[in-house]
Parts: sequence; structure tokens; C-alpha cells
Amino acid sequence: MPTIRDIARKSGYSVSTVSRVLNQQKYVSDAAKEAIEAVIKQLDYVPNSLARDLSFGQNKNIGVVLPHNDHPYFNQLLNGIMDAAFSSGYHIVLLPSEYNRTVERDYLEQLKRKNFTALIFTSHELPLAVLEDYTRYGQIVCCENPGQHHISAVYSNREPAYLAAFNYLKSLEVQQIGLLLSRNLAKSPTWVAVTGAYQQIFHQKPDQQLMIGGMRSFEDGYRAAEQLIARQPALNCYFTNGDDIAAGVRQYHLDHQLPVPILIGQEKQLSSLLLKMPTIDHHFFTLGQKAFELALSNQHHECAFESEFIRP
Amino acid sequence: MPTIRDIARKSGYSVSTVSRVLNQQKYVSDAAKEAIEAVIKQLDYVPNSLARDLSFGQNKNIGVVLPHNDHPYFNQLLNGIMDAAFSSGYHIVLLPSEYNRTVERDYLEQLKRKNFTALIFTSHELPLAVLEDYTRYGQIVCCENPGQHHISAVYSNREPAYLAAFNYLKSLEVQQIGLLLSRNLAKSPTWVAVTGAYQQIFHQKPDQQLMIGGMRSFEDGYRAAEQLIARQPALNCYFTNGDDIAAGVRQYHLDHQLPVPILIGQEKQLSSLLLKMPTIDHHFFTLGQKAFELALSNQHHECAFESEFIRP
DNA sequence: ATGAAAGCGCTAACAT
DNA sequence: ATGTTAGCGCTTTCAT
Repeated sequence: MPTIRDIARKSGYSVSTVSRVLNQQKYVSDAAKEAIEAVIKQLDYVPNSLARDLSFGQNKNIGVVLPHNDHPYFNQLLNGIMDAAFSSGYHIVLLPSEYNRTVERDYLEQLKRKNFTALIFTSHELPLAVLEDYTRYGQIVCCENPGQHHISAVYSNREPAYLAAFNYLKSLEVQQIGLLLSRNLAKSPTWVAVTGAYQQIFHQKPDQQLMIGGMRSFEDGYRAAEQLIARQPALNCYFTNGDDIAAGVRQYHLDHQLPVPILIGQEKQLSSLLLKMPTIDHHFFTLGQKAFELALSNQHHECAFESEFIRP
Repeated sequence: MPTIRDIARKSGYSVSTVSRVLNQQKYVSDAAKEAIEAVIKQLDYVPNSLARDLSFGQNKNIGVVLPHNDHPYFNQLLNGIMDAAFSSGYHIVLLPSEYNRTVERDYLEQLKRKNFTALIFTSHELPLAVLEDYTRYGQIVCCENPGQHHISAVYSNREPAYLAAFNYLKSLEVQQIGLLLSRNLAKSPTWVAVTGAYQQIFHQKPDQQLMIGGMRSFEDGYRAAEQLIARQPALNCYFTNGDDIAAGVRQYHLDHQLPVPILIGQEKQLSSLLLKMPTIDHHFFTLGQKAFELALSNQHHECAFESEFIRP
């Protein structure tokens, strides 16, 4: 592989002049430019990125930490990130965390080693204080409200949409509501927000027996319906964390000659459109785009969107 | 940020000794090791990856070229790749190509610049000869039968499963079959394989009017059913390129009081399990794992699997 | 077991 | 406009 020195020697110019034409800088005569470019073409030369990165002190990689990639939340967010990254010259590195703190910590250490220019946490198990601590080594963006922590963030304010959704169900005079949620943790922000909104509207806590977490797919919804119906045969209303999950619930009802239930989806997947059910749009794609934007910035930013309750 | 020289100075040892303890090499006295590690901890030092990569002549990034990420084919393949990469110390860089040759060419050039150690093409628009040409700059793995081309490859032999599927439909004495396929190109390998198998079993070409390409999702299946039923109201059998697509078709039939059709899915998504329909497992996850393995190897390998027709 | 020094290939400050 | 050279921070050969 020829190096910049080879080009310099063969063209009769110096390395700095070659470097100048490579980087399209000023102060290069047409003659020099032409001669050098000829040699470059002749020797089939391309500059070495590793050397360039070392010299520049950083590479063009943005790490994206995500626990797994089979939930629309991560898919849509990632698509937004990719979309924004596409024409930027930056690369997206996929960093699976599996909700493991040690793994997350390792990625932070890699940021310190300059393996990435910035890190986007689509979700995190580590305390925000830890993330904050690493911001001195590179930009870090998280996807939730960082509260007091000095971390760049993009997130959607979910409460209003949740309130609207429960209000809608209240107006339908439903008796019981199955709550299908994402994480299994009662302390997760989503869980808290949903139960909070529920209480505000119905003036009581949701029935623990009708709550299930860990929902990711159509299949999960199907099985959840099975479980909940066993506990409460008359159940015919579900608030779910995804359109596909709702579709699974619906399928279970259909398959077992139960009346089609009242459903609320989330993520605004196209299935909600087809099944004509209400959904909640958290604007994850847009969030992803914004997250990437913040990752490139070196200032602190917080960017809040508003989730939207959508009736068919 | 402290460098290896700082550690050397402060510990009283030389740079090379420090390097030895960093890389856990032999020939370091316990005293030296201890002293050096103390200083490392004290100064909160970590080695710089950029410098390391330059010195080593390559980084630990594997680029994965994929046209888009909303088809289970790519998702499952990617999951397999990620799974294999997870504990390897290598990173997966997502390289969206959008079926664009110029973009693909650019990724190949980046391989040449040593921006990646290897490249996996889950799909490619560029001729295989071009990919082959770039193998001198790093390992390249493609996900189809490379034929005469000297490129490492993983793929699944689809024909037997297609034959089995059509045989199954024949045994059911279906009159017409809607064919829902992936790409819109009549020359794509899949298209050729499917129509070939069809002809072998039914001794005639499939009806062009009942073929639709570009299927990616539940929604696509739903709309395709709509179109095909308009052309052929009695249609009640579909061979599809995905379980979700089949699910969409089924939904259309249900929503329009049409009898539930005979369906064959693909990709062995869980929906086929729930909907109790036959499917074809191309083992994409396994393929992905293998693709990553080959990416790390510097020899030429080809690895063929066998697709599997699965009856519920 | 330890150290000195020569790269790795490029950028950029400085000199001419 | 062009050239010289000192880094960037690490690994590795070759001495000792």
C-alpha cells in the first residue's frame, strides 16, 4: 500500500503539498494539484483512516447503546439515528447492552479510549450520574428526561398522551383495563408514568392482577391476553405498549371466539392504522434524528417532544 | 489525558515495560507490574485506541452493508451477526446502502482505507466481480451463492424448501396461488428460485397477474391481498415471503368476510406458530453468526445451509 | 527483565 | 505556493 510519502516522492512534491490536495485546501498551484492527482491515481492511493484519526485525535464513530433490537422503540429510534447519520460521514456502531451495567460501563470506557466520538444511550441500567461523569470524554446523549443531571437528552413527554388515552377509555365506560407494559420493573419511568396517569383519571390504582410487563411482540400480546383472560374472563379492554402487541391480543380474542376488545396501541406502527385502533405516537424516529444531532454537538442540549394520542 | 509516556515517567520504568503490562505480556517483574499498575490507577490512564489501531495496522470494526432494516431477513441476519460479535471484541458498524451502487462502492473504498477490518454484504447491487476485486483490502463476506467468484459466502439453499412447499400446496389441490415476493426484480435470485420451483411442480409458469414484489410487512401483505382479490376474487391460497406478510393477507380476508386462505409464510417468525401456518426457515440467524465468523477469518470459505419447509 | 528508538501514516505549525 | 519537521500515542524489534 502506497503512503503519502510515496506520492510525495514520485510526484516530486512534499508530503504537506500532497496532504493539501488530499484535503482540498488552498495554496496549491494547479500544476502541483494536477501532477499529484495523477500520481495518486496511478498508484491507486487512498489515505489511511487510522493514521488520519490518530492525527486528528478522534474517529467518526458514534456508538449507540441499546439493550436489544426487537422492540419497535429501538428500531424506530435507530432508524432515525441512521437517517440522520447517513449523509454525515459518521458511522453508527451498534452496542448491545442486554441491560447489563458492566457492559454499559465497558462502552463508557471505550469512549474514554476514543473508540467513539460520542455515545447515545437509548436505554441505560447505569445511574445517570455515572453517564454524566463520562461526558468529559465525549458527548453522551440519553433518551429520557435527565432531571438534574447534566447530560444531553432527547425524550418525549408521555404523560399528556397517557392521560388522553385513559380519558378516552373512561368515556367508553370500560370496567377493567389490562395494562401491557414494556419493562418488568415497577420503577421504570414508563411504568411510573402509566400508573400515574391511570390514577389521575380513575382515582384508584390499577389492578395488579391485570398488569403484565416485558411485552415486545405480537406473540407476547397473544400470550398476555391468554393469561389475563384466565384471571378475568370478562376483560375486554387493553392498554398496550405497542400496536403489534395489541394486534396479538386481538388475535387471541378472535381465535377464541371472544368479542373483539377495545384496544390502545403505541408506537404508531402501521398495524394500528389497519386495525383502526387508537395509538400513541412517541415520535421515536424524530427523536433518533435529534439524538444524532446532539451527539455531534459539543454543547449540552435537552430536547423534549410531546407524545401524541391518535384516534383512528 | 495521560499517555503511556506519563505512566513510564511517573513509575520510573520505560514505555516498553508499561506497554508490556498493558498487554499482559511476559517478562515483567511483579515489582514493575505492581508499580506501574498503581500509577495507571492513580492517573486514571487508559490506552488510546486510535494510536493502538494505527500501530497495529487495523481496527476492530466489521462493516455490515444492508439496504434497509425493516425486513425480517436483515433483522435476523443482523441479530445473528451481533450475537456472534458480542463477545469477540469486534464492533458492528451499520452501513445502509439503500440498494445504491455508489454508496456500496464507497463502503468498499473505506475498507481500503482500513476503516473496517472486514465487510459483510447482506445484499448487494454491485456485481460480485467488483466485491471480489476488493478482497485484497480485507475480508469480504456476501450472503448468497457466489458462483465462480472467489468471495467468502454464507447462504441457504432455498430450492428444496420451495419444492416442498409447492408440493404441499399441490397436494391440497389449490387452483391458483398468489405469489408475494421480496424484490421487484424478476432477475433477483429469490424470484428465479421461486418461479423455478413453481414450474417444476406445476409444469407451467406462475400467473404474472398473481405475483407481487416488494413485500416487507404486515401492511404490504394486507394491500397485496386487496389487489390480488380485485383481480381474482376466488383466490384463496398465497405463497408469501414472510410470516408477517401472510398475517397481513389473512387479516384482509378476515376483515372482508372472505374465507381464511391457505397460507405459506417464510422466515419462521413467531406469527406462523400462532397462526398455525406452514413456513420456511432459512436459518438467517445462524447464517448471520456464520457470516461474522467468516469475516474474522482470512481464508476463503463458503458455507451453505439448507432451507427448511416447516408444517405446523 | 528492562530500555532505547524506530516506526505506523497522517496533519499542521512553522519556515522559506 | 511549497517544504521541513515535529508530533499524535502506541507497539515492537533489538540491545543490554
